[in-house]
Amino acid sequence: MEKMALMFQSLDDETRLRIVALLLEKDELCVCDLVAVLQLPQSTVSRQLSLLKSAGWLKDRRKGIWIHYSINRALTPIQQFLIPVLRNFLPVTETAATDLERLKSLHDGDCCA
Amino acid sequence: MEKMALMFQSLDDETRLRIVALLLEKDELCVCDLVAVLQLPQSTVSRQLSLLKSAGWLKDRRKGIWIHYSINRALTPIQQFLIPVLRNFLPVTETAATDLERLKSLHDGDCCA
DNA sequence: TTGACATATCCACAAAAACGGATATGCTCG
DNA sequence: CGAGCATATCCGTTTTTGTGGATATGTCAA
Repeated sequence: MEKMALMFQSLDDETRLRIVALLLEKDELCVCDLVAVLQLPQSTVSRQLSLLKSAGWLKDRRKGIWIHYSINRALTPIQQFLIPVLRNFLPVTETAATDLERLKSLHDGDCCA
Repeated sequence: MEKMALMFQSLDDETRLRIVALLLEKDELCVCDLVAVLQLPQSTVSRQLSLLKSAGWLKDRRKGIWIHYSINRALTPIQQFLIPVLRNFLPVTETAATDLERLKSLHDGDCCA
């Protein structure tokens, strides 16, 4: 039950949901792209990323200078149940639309290959 | 998106999850029963109940001296998606089992009819 | 109306989480 | 090695959330 509470807690933050929403669409993003899209300080983004990672939602992959984050493919059963919820309700929001817009206009003039 | 964050937030607390777990099994419970089962101060239980109610998860019904809480039948779409998750994963926990046990042994010698 | 009871709300305090600038780490290239 | 860049971590501060005793509200029964 505590586990369950922690699971929900990992999703109760606007910034974290914005990150998850982006990664459900874009599949893999480096931190610098996320900082650009979210328009938040790098330390803030980085902290939420590592929180999502340690909650099991994300994994990272170093590629030279950059670290790419993506949705972890080995989710727990609870998380697998939650993914459809996120897929259904996150992209609808205005924030998600704006973020995706920014991501698109970013990706000619990309920071990392 | 903010809405979504608030939805998850309403479920990120152990006490609240215990309440929801009980109401998924028992259908309707008065505050005094919940206090007895959860073994927490009345003010604590009452506060979390009103939080869950204002999040739309619960509704209450006065019956004389007592107020009975139950799962709201008019849940939002997001909540309807989440209910199966809760049904699947809450009852499995040890806490839930113990709570249900306590509820059972309570219900001969019940406080409210 | 008064008293007894169930529940809600208040309030002062404690615990937890987020924030973001500063700094550390780690990689790459020259 | 050393410079420069991307990212992570640290840390002091602020914000948010929870807590539970005390008190207020509301209902019933006498």
